[in-house]
Amino acid sequence: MLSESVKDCIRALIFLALNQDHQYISVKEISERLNLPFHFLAKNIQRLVKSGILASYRGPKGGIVFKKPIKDIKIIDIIKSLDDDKLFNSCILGFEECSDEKPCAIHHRWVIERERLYTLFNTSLAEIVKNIKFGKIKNIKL
Amino acid sequence: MLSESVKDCIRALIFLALNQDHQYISVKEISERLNLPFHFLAKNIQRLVKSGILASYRGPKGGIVFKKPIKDIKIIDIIKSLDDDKLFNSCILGFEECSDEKPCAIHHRWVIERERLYTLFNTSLAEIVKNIKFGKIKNIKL
DNA sequence: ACATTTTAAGATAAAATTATCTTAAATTTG
DNA sequence: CAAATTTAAGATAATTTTATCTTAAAATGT
Repeated sequence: MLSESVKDCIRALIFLALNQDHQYISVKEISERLNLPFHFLAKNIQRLVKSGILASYRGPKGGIVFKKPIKDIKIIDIIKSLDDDKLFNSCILGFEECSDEKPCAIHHRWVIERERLYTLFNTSLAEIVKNIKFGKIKNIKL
Repeated sequence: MLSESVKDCIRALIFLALNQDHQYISVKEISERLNLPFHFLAKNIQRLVKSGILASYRGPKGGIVFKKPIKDIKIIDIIKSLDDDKLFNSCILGFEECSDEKPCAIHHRWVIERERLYTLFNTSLAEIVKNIKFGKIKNIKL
């Protein structure tokens, strides 16, 4: 459902959101702390810089930082930047046009689910951080 | 979410379920009626034969037929035969082990959705056919 | 200026998915 | 038996996704 690129970056940005006290955090550090392949992550992070979610600075002490407050950055934004959000507004059987008026055999049930999925991924990083920091759950995997 | 193979085959088997009056239906006919690529469909149908969902017979008047009553054939069976059902029982962020005890950052919300998706795809062909034939909706795309 | 660190960019490659084609085998019909 | 039809099987190819590597550019600190 989510590509490797998206999964890596969601993990990376949650980590970044949890460590915003430092000024910049290098991709190298993130890749090491989260055990993600450096070159692959770096390439995907670049795309998030281009799409306006992150800013980056080179050189020693350089790294990446959020370009907007994390309450305005949602998981779906990462998905849109790296994959696309077709899944959340198109037919599960692949019909180009599939609607309430001219549905496929499972359209009506699928519409409910795809909207729920969109809602799930419409969560902001701020909400996730809040759940982790102030939620009852411990032992969060990052 | 679903591969092209699975999408084609779901459509093919719904069509087959709606046309069970004929003895056998050829893959050729299905591919033409549903506008699906013949060679690709034929290959995927073969895999459903091997997995025990369909039986096939060669020669003129040959074709395919269900090997069990359609109330016992579920969409998830097609998915399992051609792709796999990992999506419905694994972590959305790709962690090998992710559980209630040691969850990822969105585990608790994802578990609800993946179970709903499983339920959706746990629908039998018989139920789908019933909805199409006796449901209020017309204009079903096949 | 120089060495070091870090992102940027693009080339390259490996793997998985999707798609097509060809030949063989089985069955039916005449 | 011969011709036509249809699935079976496997080779091949195209495309997309995933992953790695190399070189360049920018910034820092000495």
